[in-house]
Amino acid sequence: MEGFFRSYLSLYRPLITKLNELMSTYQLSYSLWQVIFYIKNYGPSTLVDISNQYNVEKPTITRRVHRLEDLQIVKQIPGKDRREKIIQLTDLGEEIYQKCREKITELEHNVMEGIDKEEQTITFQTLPKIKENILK
Amino acid sequence: MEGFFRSYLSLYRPLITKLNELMSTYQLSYSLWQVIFYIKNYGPSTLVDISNQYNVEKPTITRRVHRLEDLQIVKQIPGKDRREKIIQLTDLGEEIYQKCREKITELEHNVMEGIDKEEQTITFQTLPKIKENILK
DNA sequence: GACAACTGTTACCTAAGGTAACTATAAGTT
DNA sequence: AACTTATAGTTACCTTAGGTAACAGTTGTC
Repeated sequence: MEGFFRSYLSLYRPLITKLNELMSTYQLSYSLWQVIFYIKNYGPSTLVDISNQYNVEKPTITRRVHRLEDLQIVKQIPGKDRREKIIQLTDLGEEIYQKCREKITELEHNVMEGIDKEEQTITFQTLPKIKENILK
Repeated sequence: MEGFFRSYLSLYRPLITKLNELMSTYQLSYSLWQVIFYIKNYGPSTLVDISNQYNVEKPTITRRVHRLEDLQIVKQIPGKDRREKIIQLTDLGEEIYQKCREKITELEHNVMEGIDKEEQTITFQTLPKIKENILK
């Protein structure tokens, strides 16, 4: 499938720009959103959990979490293991999650305008398969 | 299509990392490849042509072109309009284009392993439609 | 000829992430 | 118990990639 990477990558910048604009209301970016999303959907987590999920190094997540603490969106509580810090959403974090979730879902809906439901589903399912092929 | 952005974006880092590794042999990255690809496929071009194509600002392309000049992959010739500089591939640039093209095409083939031809095509065609929806 | 528009550059800034080295704690080994 | 290895998180420093504003030089228009 020659040209596939071009097709894939030319969407990236417009999309990430749009998402970052969308979340700038809350001083968030998509990279910060990933952390919020993770602890909302997988429960309070450690920094290592999160860095494994997104294939990024620990210092990257340390930084993201610190920014989210400054914004009072997450807080850290000690785990049983005294090395660990469990990261969880604050009440404000929960609120912001809901608001961003709505905005993102709305955009997810809008960008699919005029595209066959079947094609949407296939694209949605095919991308993770490609990811698996790259990572293995 | 809730969750689509997650599906899309989680492929990005593995892919771009792989591509950059692939091209590191020639001290290239995907962002530099985009310039090479453009002038190979659209002919010798100005900086403005290229920046329009990829939705990035002019200084970004100035930088990319300067790096490519250092690598002796492109050269600039004056256009009729004395403001313009026409950027074109050198002989070395042509060679490197061919080699990278082969490597990229091979990877494009490999990442599709086990994925239905029909699904590949639909994904390939759907992504640009989404891009159009975002940009309009 | 004056003013606007366009091409490309420079200087400065931000976002995002990586690597290496480190501290503190926990787990495994002898 | 003592020693060694592994793990969680942090810090300092570096790289990549891109944006904005301001500018010089050139061209087009009124």
